[in-house]
Amino acid sequence: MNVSKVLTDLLHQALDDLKYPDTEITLESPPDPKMGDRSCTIALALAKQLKRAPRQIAEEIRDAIKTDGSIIERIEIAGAGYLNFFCSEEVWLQLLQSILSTGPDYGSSDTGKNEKRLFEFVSANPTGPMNIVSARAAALGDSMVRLQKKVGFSADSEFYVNDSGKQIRLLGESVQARARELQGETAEIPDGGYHGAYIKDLAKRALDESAANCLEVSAELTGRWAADKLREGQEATLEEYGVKFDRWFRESELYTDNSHQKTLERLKANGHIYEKDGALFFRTTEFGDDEDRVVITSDGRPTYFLPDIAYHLNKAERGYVRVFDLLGPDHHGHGKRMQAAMKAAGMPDDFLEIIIVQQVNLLRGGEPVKMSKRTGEMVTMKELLDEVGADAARQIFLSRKWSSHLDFDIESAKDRSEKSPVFYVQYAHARICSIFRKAGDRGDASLNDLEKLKAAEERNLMRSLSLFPDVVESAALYLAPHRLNTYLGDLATAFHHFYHECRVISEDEGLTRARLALCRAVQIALIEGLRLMGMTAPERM
RNA sequence: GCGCUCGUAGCUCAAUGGAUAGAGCAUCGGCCUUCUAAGCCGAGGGUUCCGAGUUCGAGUCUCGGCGGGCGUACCA
Repeated sequence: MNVSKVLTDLLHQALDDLKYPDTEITLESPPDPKMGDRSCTIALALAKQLKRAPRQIAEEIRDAIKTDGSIIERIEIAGAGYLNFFCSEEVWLQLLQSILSTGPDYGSSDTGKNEKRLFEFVSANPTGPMNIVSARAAALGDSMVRLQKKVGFSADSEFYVNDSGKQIRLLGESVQARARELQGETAEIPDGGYHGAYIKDLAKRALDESAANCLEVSAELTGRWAADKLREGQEATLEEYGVKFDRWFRESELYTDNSHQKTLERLKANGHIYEKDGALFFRTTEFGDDEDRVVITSDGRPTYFLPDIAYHLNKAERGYVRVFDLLGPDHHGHGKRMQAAMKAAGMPDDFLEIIIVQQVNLLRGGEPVKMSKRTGEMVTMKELLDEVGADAARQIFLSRKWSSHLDFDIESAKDRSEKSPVFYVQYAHARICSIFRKAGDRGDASLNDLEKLKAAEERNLMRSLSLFPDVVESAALYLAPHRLNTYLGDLATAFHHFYHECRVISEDEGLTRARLALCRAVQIALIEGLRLMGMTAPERM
């Protein structure tokens, strides 16, 4: 059952009866529960079109709504013309029944109509360990995909592996240089090469696994080998974090079937390519870029841009209707150019959406964290997860919208005292589990005595539960997992109030069963909400 | 210089163009013999950076400033 949908349907019917234009209706949760269970601003929106006073319109809509009192107890008109709905007892009972019977599917919908969508995120270069920005992007992208699926999109996740080009050769040269050093020779890391201590580890492995062979093959080959090892490490770290990509798409795949050449031909045919100083330029300025960009260098090599365009067109060929790229703030120029490229290739305007995930400031006890000597990174994603745990990291990353800069304090992420809000939602779940353990045989949550749930805390809890589908829907459609996080905090607060005021296990058998049913419903919403954030729901804490 | 982005309580952050701008932390004061105190209750704390504009209504949209961050490669 979806309370908002029931009310929206009634509103549409009323608008139709009144011969008002059938505008989109969205319901809100009023700022104060005293104002009702849902509110609607449709009268305010219609006032301009109809050239009439909003309160008058609101009154007509109220009178036109058909209800025998089984759903709506009453409708109030407030303020400038808000329609405030107060639900009947009957609705709450139905709601609890439906949550218990649908279980984890509560909040699911078919809004997405199975539209194919692809989310590309992390896509860290396979030339070193991932950092904290990747951790943020991984948490966000993964949760977005989970939410998309929840509301009926056919959504996939993908990691693009830049396993070709100059950087791979440099990686190979760096590893070979360290390998030579290990064998007692003197060697230098090339200009622009990689200096982290992990290069030495790779050199050791290369020598162990292939004897001195790695020094005889080309730097490219060694680079590719090293990139593959690093990529495996990235995959392992991400899996530890609970993020499993549907596909790892290698840039090199594009070269084997000449996709980049075909893409170049396509752009040429559309007249967007010209030659200058021996290089091929893509006229991105026609699409709002500051200057035209090179796609083939004067010595004949494609820049990263061309295969990346080919990659995005490949996404379309695989049937994706909309694709989303999560990029770091240092790549926002790239996102713009890619959108220009998609336009030039004739893709619809809304095909590619760029999401710029803002940077993370890593702190420890309020002080900025210094550079790690070992890896050349601030702190690697793996080190971060090992220290604070996946659940805490995800909770923090999903507590803010992606467009805001984020301070991540390692100490407060680990804090388990009342000072830290990190484990607040999980704690509510653990408490529910504890109640069920205590209840033992009496744990058969029953629907027969639901009408006994009359306390304000109980009503508030049911009202909060009824908002779950609304929040899931908006978090999915607005690509805003942090809304789910905020909501789960509110739901947990409502539960903690209830827990404090209403003793679940008592002498009153009927009331006990009813309250156990309410606990079960909250548990279902908490588990599903945490799952959508990629977090676990521990039974004990 | 140009482009993108952010600016909300002392701090970290919320708030579909809607009602009295909300949480946590910090500060101050209460609650453990009871299903987990990782919890609950209460108090104080605001010119939403500044200035115009659009609107019935602006923290939110537009323009102009100011301040922070990030870009501005024949790197990826």
